[in-house]
Amino acid sequence: MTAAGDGTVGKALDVLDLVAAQERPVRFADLHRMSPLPKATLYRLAQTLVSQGMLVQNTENGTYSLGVRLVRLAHAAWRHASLAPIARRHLDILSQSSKLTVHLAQMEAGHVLYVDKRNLRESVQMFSEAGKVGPAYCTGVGKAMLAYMSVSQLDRTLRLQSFHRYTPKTVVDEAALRLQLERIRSRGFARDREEHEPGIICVAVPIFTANDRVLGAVSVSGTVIQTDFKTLEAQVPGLRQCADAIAEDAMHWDFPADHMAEFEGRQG
Amino acid sequence: MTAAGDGTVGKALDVLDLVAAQERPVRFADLHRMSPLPKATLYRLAQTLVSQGMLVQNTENGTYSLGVRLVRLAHAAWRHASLAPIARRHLDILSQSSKLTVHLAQMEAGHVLYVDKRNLRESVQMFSEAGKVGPAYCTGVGKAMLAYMSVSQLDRTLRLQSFHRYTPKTVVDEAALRLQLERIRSRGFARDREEHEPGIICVAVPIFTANDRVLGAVSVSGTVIQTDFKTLEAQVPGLRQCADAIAEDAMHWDFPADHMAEFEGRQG
DNA sequence: GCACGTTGTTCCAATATTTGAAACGACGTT
DNA sequence: AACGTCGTTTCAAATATTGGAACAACGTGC
Repeated sequence: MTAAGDGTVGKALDVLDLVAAQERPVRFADLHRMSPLPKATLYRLAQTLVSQGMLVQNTENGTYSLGVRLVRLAHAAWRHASLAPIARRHLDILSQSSKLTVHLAQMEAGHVLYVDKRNLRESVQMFSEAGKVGPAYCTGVGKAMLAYMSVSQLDRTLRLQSFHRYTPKTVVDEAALRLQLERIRSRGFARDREEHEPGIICVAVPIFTANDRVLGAVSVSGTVIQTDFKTLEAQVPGLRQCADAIAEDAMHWDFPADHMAEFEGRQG
Repeated sequence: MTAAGDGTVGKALDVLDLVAAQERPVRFADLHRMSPLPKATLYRLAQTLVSQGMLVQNTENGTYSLGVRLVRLAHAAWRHASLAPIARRHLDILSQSSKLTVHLAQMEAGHVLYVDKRNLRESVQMFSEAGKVGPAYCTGVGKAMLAYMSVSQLDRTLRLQSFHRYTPKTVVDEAALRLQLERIRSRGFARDREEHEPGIICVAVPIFTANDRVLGAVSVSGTVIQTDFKTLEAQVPGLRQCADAIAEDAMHWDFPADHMAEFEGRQG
């Protein structure tokens, strides 16, 4: 599941991921049970990470959690490598014109990474929303990105999926998914018919680079009682305009880090 | 400046910090110039980090930026190790009752790390605010935390400061600072008289753990044309109440990671 | 067109570091 | 007192990191 790590740092980062995956602080024994690494190795790695501020260790019970140093790094990462800073303006516009919940997402290690969100009703929830990950195969933004990947990229990404039936409507069959992607391509946008969360539907479009690679995706979503696909799809032109505006800004931006490169580099 | 790193991972994380410190994507040669590491070592480290998704490399010009994997990790870090999730409710209350800008901060490697913010006027700015770092010796939240540290903690933290005169009113003398801290202790709250940003004043109080260690700090701030210290200090009881409420919740919370431990562990 | 400085990348043997089975002391439980 | 669990440390063998130096690939100026 976790990619074979290069060298010591790879293992160290795997440990970080392991801690991150946990919902609560973990004891050493728990880590040991989950990690393939031998006890002593794991122990020294954890110690190093604590000493580096990437993990924090509770002084009384010795449990590990992620360290706040990561928050500082992520602040920079968010500015450097995410579309969020350049997309901000455009998301605001889309949010106000559509009166719907707007999501901005990118692809990260086969998963959908939400980097920004707009919701007119509730006040924005900072990190609690940005940084969240979701499945690629059953979300609007995920499918929008998958649909426009190159064949090799798509294959590699699909290999990373572990299909899980979130709702009765979740598509857990790769062949069926590929069929969906084709329809998305011909249609120009992706739908999520309560495939990830019951009662939540959404419509999403991809964002492209100058050379037609997928950078990310934008979506508008709502609950089935508040809205329907007729309403959502009426927003597709607005979505497209928003995505294009982001793409345009991303071009003239000086930081057009190739967001797929990061993903390509990793060995599945 | 950057702590001597333990082993390979320490060096790798230093590279991350180096990239994070830069405002824009860096070329390899730039990194090489800034890092003490030899060319080949640095090169392999950077490659590893890219392969791990911690850095992204622009495919056309080869420049490095921080990778979005960090954003995902930070999301978890923010939930695990920051006060933000448990403080949210209380910050909202303080923000609405005071009608002022509210900051929540913690100490990280000798610097102030802002983990949340409230501002009634502008909509919240997600990562662009949370994750920001600032100096400890000339901000309200920073001084509030410094004032209530243990002697050894304080010494260690002060050693990490690189005093810089941000404004004409910035105190850049350690002795003077220590005097200020004493006054803060007797007063119970800290002031920032335009010491960090011209025109910005603030009042801050520390947040304590059950055993009287400093967890973080809360502040209310404003511009000198909008507000004055009389107004700000009228909010001190509200601030205190907010801080205590956060501390109370942090106790009953299951994640009371010792946020100073992370800092203590690091060798200056 | 040639020489030059720069940049990113690769080699390779010496070296230092990671490695991991095993042992250890400290608790808490039965 | 015997046992399981937990976190921590030891030590020689194995391996990965190290970094000086050479390398191709540009781009620049002369």
